[in-house]
Order: sequence, then C-alpha cells, then structure tokens
Amino acid sequence: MEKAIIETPAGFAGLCWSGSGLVLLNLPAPTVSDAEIELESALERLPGRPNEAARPPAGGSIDVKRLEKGLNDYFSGKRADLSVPVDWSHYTEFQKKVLQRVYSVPWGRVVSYGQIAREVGTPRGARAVGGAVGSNRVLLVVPCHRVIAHDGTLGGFGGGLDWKRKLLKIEGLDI
DNA sequence: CTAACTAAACCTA
DNA sequence: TAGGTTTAGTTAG
Repeated sequence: MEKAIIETPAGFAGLCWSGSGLVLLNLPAPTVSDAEIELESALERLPGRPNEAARPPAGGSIDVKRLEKGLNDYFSGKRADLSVPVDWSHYTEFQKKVLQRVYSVPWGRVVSYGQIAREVGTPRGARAVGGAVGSNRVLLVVPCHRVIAHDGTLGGFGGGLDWKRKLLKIEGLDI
C-alpha cells in the first residue's frame, strides 16, 4: 500500500493505493500535516483485510501524476478527467454495486438516491444507498457528491454539507 | 439473530 | 410544506 500527499488549488489531498487501484482519496486539507493526519486516520478506519500490505505488485499502480493534474483541473473549474482504477476490495457487494454506478455519473450532473437504488435492483432501497455512498473512500473519483435527494435538496455528505455544496458549485450547480 | 441506526422516499392532509 | 410511515442494507450487541 503506497501513500502520497498531492497539492491541489484547494489544498493538500492525501491518497493511497494498492496494486489494483486507488484505495483512498481525501478532500484537500489546508496544510500538508493536516492531510497526513487525515490520511492516517482514514487508513486506520479502513475495514477488513489485514493481508493487504502483503501483496504489492510493483508494476500495476495508478498514474498519480495524471490524477494530480486531473484534480488541478477540477479545482480550477474545468471539466476534469478523474478516471483512475479503483481498488474495490474493501467494500461489500452492495456498496461496490452502488459506488460503481455512481462512478459513471458525469461532471455537472446529479442523480437521486432513489434513482441509484432502482438502477442497482433494490427499488425501495434509497436509504440503503445513502448508507452505501457514505462508505465511499475515494471522493471525487467516485463522485458521491453528485447524489442528492429526489426533491432537489442536498441530502448528506460525510465530509460536511459545505463541501458538497462547494463541489457542486464548482460544477456549475447551485443547490 | 435482533435491534438500532441512516447521506430517502412516500403518503396524507 | 409538515409530519408520520415505510423501507433495505449495515453495524453493534
């Protein structure tokens, strides 16, 4: 499991990845040390699998430079390409299904919890979808901030509703 | 296994 | 619009 702190126009973001993809991407923090602290704390809260560190395939890692450029573009207000392989191994089946669907929501668009629920085959599981997107650990790459309530209100956000509003604002949406 | 949580949606008035 | 009800999956005990 490799770690890094990268600089974005909005601050310093901590991330870590395994051989199969991105494991963690935090929202930008004001200082490098804030970002480090948040990253460590997120790592401790990572569910499951103690054998993760035991298999680091040296070759297959993510393109950190490209992600850094993507985030730079994103926080400069551009329609950025944040696509990067994600390591889904720390999620339950349901969470994975939901997050993979959210992954495909394009820049500047929003969907409702209920819509996601219908699309993953649990038509009345909107609240469960809320719980699942709340488990997202690769913010922005899986754009869970684009999932809002069906009546157009914000819903919730693990990183705080101010962040959610701000991210949507960057994408031209005033909610 | 149960019970208590939700980042929802629906129904009624 | 407000308030109560229904709902599916996760998590703690």
